[in-house]
Amino acid sequence: MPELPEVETVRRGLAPVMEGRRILSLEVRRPDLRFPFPEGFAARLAGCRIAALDRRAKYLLMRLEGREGQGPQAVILHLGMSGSFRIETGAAAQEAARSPGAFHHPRAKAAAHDHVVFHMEGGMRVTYNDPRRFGFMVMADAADPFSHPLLAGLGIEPLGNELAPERLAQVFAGRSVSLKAALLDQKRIAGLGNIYVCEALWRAGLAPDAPASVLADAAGRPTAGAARLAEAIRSVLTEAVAAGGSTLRDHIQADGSLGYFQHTFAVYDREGAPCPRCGAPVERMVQNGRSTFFCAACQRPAPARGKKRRP
DNA sequence: CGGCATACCTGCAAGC
DNA sequence: TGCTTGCAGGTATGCC
Repeated sequence: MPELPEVETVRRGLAPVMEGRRILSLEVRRPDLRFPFPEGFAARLAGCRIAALDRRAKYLLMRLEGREGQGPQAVILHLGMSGSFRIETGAAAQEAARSPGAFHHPRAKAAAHDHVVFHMEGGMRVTYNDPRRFGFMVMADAADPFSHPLLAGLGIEPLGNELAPERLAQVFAGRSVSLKAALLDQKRIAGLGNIYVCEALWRAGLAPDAPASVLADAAGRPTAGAARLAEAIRSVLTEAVAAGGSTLRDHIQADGSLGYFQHTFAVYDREGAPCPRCGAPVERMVQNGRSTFFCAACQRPAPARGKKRRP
């Protein structure tokens, strides 16, 4: 599930259970996810208090306060394609959970692909589940976690003040790569994935296969399209976060609730359905090996896509 | 460096 | 029904 809105939804779901609380112990049930777990991972986290749970792009950043004789640490987490967290009340919290309105997750049994379990102070269990194991957890320098190689090269944070037409023009000026591929490149703008790139380009009325250079004029100033795109990215992400993200393929949020932004998709996974703006059928094409959904009527300029033209 | 394909891994739906 | 195929929200890597 995880593009920026889904990761932010996860962060908000986990924060009340994890921030300010101590990790009593950590169960790590396999040696690796996408990458091997760091040396002594479980032992290094056990006993630490989680000072903060932050997000950068699609990454979660867990800041830990050290135990006696051990300095502060930070953990970088990524959900990959299929990672999710689930919060459960442990035995110690069962009693409290019976009170009306108390937090309680409907699922309580261990499931397949539960790879990591955080046993939290207060009795909550936070379980990381990831069937495809494209996610990962690595440790970073607590003093400067953003200098970690995974985070150092990330581009514009789209929910921050940085997202402006001028910055888009600056980052994409002169690029021949398609808008679709450019927006998926986390080194330029970070946090968008296949869904929200498709949706943002539709909102902005920009063709996915137009070169990224259309966002800047010859002098490097932002075009009207850049202005529309900046607003489109901001609006689609903000609305998606407010909706609790998008829930696809049975993924659920950490608190057991479902995101509902998927009901708002204009084009993503809607091939053949009418474009909400003009009614033309939504089309699908493959770019860089991934599906792009778009409205050929609304999204211009659209260079020829290799279709044969009659003379 | 830019641009593209491939690899990683499992589950699911569609097609035969 | 059962098998095969293709596709899925991600990033890293290696090749031209």
